[in-house]
Amino acid sequence: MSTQGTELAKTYSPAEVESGLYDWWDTQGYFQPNDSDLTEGRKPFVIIMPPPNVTGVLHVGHVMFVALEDIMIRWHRMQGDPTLWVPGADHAGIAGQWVVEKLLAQEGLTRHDLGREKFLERVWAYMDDVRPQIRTQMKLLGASADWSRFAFTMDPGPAKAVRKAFKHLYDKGLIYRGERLISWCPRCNTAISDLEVKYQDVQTSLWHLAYPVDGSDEKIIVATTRPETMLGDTAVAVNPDDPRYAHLIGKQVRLPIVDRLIPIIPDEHVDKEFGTGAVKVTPAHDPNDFEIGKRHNLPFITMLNKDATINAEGKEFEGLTNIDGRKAVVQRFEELGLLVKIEPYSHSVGHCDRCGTVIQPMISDQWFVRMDELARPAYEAAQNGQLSFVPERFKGVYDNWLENIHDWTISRQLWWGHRIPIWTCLDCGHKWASEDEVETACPECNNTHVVQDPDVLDTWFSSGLWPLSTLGWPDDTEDLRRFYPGSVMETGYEILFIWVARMMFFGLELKGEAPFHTVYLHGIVRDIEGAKMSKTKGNVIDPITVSDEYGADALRYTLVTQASPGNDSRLSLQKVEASRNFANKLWNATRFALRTIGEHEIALAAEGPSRPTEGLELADRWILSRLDAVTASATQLMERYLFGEAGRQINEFIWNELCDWYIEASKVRKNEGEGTVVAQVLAFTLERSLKLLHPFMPFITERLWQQLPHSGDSIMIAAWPEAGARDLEAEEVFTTLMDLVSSIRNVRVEAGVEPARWISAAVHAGGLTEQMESARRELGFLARIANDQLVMTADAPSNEPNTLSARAGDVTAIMPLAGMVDLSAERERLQKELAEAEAEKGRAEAQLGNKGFVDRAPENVVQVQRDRLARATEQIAQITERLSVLS
RNA sequence: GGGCGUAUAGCUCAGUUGGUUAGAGCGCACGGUUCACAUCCGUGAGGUCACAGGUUCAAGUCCUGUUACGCCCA
Repeated sequence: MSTQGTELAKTYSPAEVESGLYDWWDTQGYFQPNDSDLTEGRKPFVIIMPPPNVTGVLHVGHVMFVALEDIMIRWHRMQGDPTLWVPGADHAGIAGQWVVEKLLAQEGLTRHDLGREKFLERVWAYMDDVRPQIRTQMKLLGASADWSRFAFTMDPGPAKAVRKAFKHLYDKGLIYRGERLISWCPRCNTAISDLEVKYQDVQTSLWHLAYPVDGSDEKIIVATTRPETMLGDTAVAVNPDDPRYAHLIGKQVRLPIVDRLIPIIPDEHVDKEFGTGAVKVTPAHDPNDFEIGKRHNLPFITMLNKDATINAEGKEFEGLTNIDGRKAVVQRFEELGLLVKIEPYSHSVGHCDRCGTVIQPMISDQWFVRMDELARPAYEAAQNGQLSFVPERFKGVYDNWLENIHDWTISRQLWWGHRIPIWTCLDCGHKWASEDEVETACPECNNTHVVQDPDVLDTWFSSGLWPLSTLGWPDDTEDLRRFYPGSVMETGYEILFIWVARMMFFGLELKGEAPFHTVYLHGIVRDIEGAKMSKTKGNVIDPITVSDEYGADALRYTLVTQASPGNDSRLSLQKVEASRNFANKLWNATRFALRTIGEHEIALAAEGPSRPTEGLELADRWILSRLDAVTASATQLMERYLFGEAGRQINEFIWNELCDWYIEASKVRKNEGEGTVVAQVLAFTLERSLKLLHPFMPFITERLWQQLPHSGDSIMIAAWPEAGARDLEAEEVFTTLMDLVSSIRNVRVEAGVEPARWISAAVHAGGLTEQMESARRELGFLARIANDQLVMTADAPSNEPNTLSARAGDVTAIMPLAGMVDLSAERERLQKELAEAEAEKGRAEAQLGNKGFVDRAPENVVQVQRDRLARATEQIAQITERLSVLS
């Protein structure tokens, strides 16, 4: 890496700035935890990266997590903590299998044509092919993760962790197999967990069907959104308190089409208000009906095949899809004169999170994890402060979910994934869980006729083990000893339950310790209209295209500063452009600094340019104090995970203080050949500023830092700045100077003075005269007052008629603008100022006249009001006097 | 049905122990060829902090309720 010397290009080009740095950092070993820091006994800072789906393309959600996690990681690294960020990839069971199945389909093949073994070879080949993309993408974004520890959920280590955890839970009775009503995706052809079902409101109908009561002419009318399921009805339920149906309880109806006699039963969970107050009960295809069926010992009749077609229970409708079956059933009811009415209806229907297909509740034999025992310690950890949330409100969401938790369906009828490590002996029937990948003999009877469960585990089972398995668990590795538990889990709030909670379960159960102490949750990045980005909507902002044009620095900075923790945000190219402009500003400020430094010798200390202490003028003292202020503030904000606010403050400091005022003011001395102090102040301030900004914009800050005088090899491993003591006096005086300059500029614009024209002015600075005098050249330069026509005096303003006035605090500038002065405009402005000052005085008087305020407010707050009152009173006097002269 | 969130300038959003006159970016208006930057500079306009009560010396900020929109869970 070149250090210093070469002139920066005139225009900032993100692509040029960002290329090449990442690999250099990586080969320097900066992404790995520093061993000497570790041996010092410092507490490591560890983040386990949410593993991107191995099949996926980079989207802005990834940029969001990379930006936030990289900020934390880089910041801690700069603070000298041993820092580890473990990257990885997730095998994405359903999606992974589906991608390869689609590829096979292009060859006219299905996975069954290949057979399990060959199919898995194809999947592995595909995964090996796409997996390296993750590093390529993370590299583009500047993610300073330790690639030497990259982990894939299907690697031998994590796979072993899965078997170990499974066996542990199985032997403890926390994993069981059972027939339950589960969520079935007919497209993916597998069971999924409740959390993988997404509910969407669907416009549909409510069909009212009449069921004839057996042995009577009466009919009982039921309302349903899924008429086809009547083929599996085994009861009609009514509320026991419903007088309309009391006489029918205990009777039977003859189910049309299938001609089955089913009872009319009372169940207090039936809502009298819904539909007709009578509901059909299909225990094998509806969660509520399933419960009713259990309570009343009803038969469970499955009337759908796994692909959602109607099975033999559907008699004449066998083989129809459930949609066609619905039409056919409705038509038959109409023919039978039993269709009472159809009303429009909207309700929420479960869809597969992966493929969007409507979920069918089905009774099926699956593996489950018993949750009660695992959830309790996870809940406890949030109560006793072992685990905290950013933002805090998510603790409530987490608690609420754990309080109402259901068992977790973990088996999937797929081939791609971790095969369930349950073995069965075909001879003696013994069934056991194994940590070994392959079992050859039954531990009970030694027979070799043993078979493994054909199903695989939910991908989230292995993801839940991620904080453990990435560090080598179940082996007692050095990484596990040094880096477990980790520090922060940063991820999107939408996977709080499906992932974060499960990591808590496993960490506490298997290691006895929560895997992290803080959960930081970010929101969803939406388009500027607030819609979720999706390929079908065509509103996707592609991070690669955006980075190419505006830079990854700008994209990262935009995402972090435009969003607050836990809230969704809206992204637009306009916002990224604004961040790019900020980078450009920084680029040019550095160009200016380099030019100013020129041949000046910059004093260097171990941590960079030394802090200048000799020969400081007002502007120098001011910018150094402001740097101290922003350093302290940014550090505090970052400690509290308020990265967005920290980033904004750093930006504001660099742009609105360093560039707009200090650099402008410094031109006076630079142009007069007195640049030594200025050069040191600029070198020091800018170098520190780059460090503050580095976690947010890693590329440009590294590139510019290398050009500036610095100590050390990379800004990545430079020390995070420490704030010195503020110089409040300098801040106050320079603030007055800036206000005065703004006020003069305003007056000039209003009076129509040509911007380039040098004017004369008398500055009546009262008690600040000496200090203002020390900055007279800067004041003159910034306000465009000719130096030889700038009079600085402690006297009260002389109120000559043909002049304009500008005011800041106790300082007044009087500008004789012969021939240009529009007195009526000046009077008007003074009247406005007077009104403002009087309002100000009124407010202060009102406060101080309030006995409650004076007695009860803290003394310093009261003093502020007294000062306001005094200042306003003085201003009123001055303005009034001036007005009297002008009139 | 239960829970959570959001509501601040034309737009997108900051504003976290309650304390001067509520801020930014973009957009808008006017002006600018000052050798770091037009990816820029200067100046300005623009707000009933959703609504109604309450607590407090003091409320955008705390409490209660209402409305609108969004999300999660059932």
